[in-house]
Amino acid sequence: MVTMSTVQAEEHREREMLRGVGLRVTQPRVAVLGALRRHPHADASAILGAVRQAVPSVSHQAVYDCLHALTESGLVRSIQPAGSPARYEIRRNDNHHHLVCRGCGEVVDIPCQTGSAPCLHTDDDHGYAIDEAEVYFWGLCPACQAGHATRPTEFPTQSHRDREDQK
Amino acid sequence: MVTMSTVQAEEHREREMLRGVGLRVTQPRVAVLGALRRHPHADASAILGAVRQAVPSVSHQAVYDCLHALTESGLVRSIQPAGSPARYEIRRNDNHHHLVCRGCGEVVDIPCQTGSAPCLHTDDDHGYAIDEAEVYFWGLCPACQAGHATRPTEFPTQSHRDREDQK
DNA sequence: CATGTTTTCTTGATTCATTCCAGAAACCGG
DNA sequence: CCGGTTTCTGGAATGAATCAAGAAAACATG
Repeated sequence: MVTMSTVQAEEHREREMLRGVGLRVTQPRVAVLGALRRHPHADASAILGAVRQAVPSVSHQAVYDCLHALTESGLVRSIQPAGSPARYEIRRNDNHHHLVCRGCGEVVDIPCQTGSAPCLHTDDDHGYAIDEAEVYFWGLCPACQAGHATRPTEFPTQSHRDREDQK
Repeated sequence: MVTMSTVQAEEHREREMLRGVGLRVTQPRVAVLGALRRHPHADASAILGAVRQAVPSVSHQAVYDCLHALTESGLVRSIQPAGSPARYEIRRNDNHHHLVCRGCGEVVDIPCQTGSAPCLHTDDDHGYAIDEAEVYFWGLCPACQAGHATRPTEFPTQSHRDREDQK
């Protein structure tokens, strides 16, 4: 039996994932999955950059197409925190949520306390068929608390959530 | 004592709100607040349309400027459900959440079950100073369940709806 | 209620993320 | 290894939002 490098093994798994959901196995798709494995929560342009290390000729459109195909197939999950371009991560079916830094935009995963979707309930669903409760926690990361914000400070939105008048 | 029409009374209250947070009282700002009172969850272009009924000459930039000033002062809250342009509502400090229809993009308010912000907790805050937990419920509204979706379905890329805002 | 300072609004151009389009290339079942 | 599909390339287009410079409006003051 021939030994396999981890890189090879991971790429192999990514091909499997694609086949598993009935998607054709193409260089860009494998590269996009690889980029997402190494850079969770990356946005389209970061992914494009990462993919081009492996395949310098990919077009930005190919990346968008891949991301759409992957998202639709359920392999990838996209999140869009207010004020940020869409970000992507490989879907693990643990229904976790996200914590976003208002200063630098960094995103970290927050496990769902209440188990599986839709993890939150309402008394009045207005007749809707609700299938998901998506949660964004907002705050300041340690670096930004220390005054090292790396962008204009504050997101365009939600900068002034309920203040002292709350409660 | 002179009687006041409801319209006048509401406009008066809006002027008060502006003064209350130290903002200059301008026609566009009063009109934007009025539009938001009548059309909660409207996006910038719907608001522009509504404002122009009262003040036909306002620029779209003025609307953006107003929305920013109002948001920063805390009078207005903005939300950005994935795939939708930013939407706005007059801030009531009840820390409520939103339910968004995947079919037509309609947004309805969902009172917070757990009281006041940040209404949800995490065991591991990763060192962040968390101040808010923003929740989006996703589902299908009654009309869209019945097959009357008014946008492409799938991933929400609703561009310009709310044309009926004219009225 | 006239004035000057400051803020806000108008106009027009610009950026950024994303999508649309038409042909060329790549995938994969047979 | 061939043919039919799907996907990718390259380039243009769209929509939401922002930037910039000067004109207009708000309002504190005299």
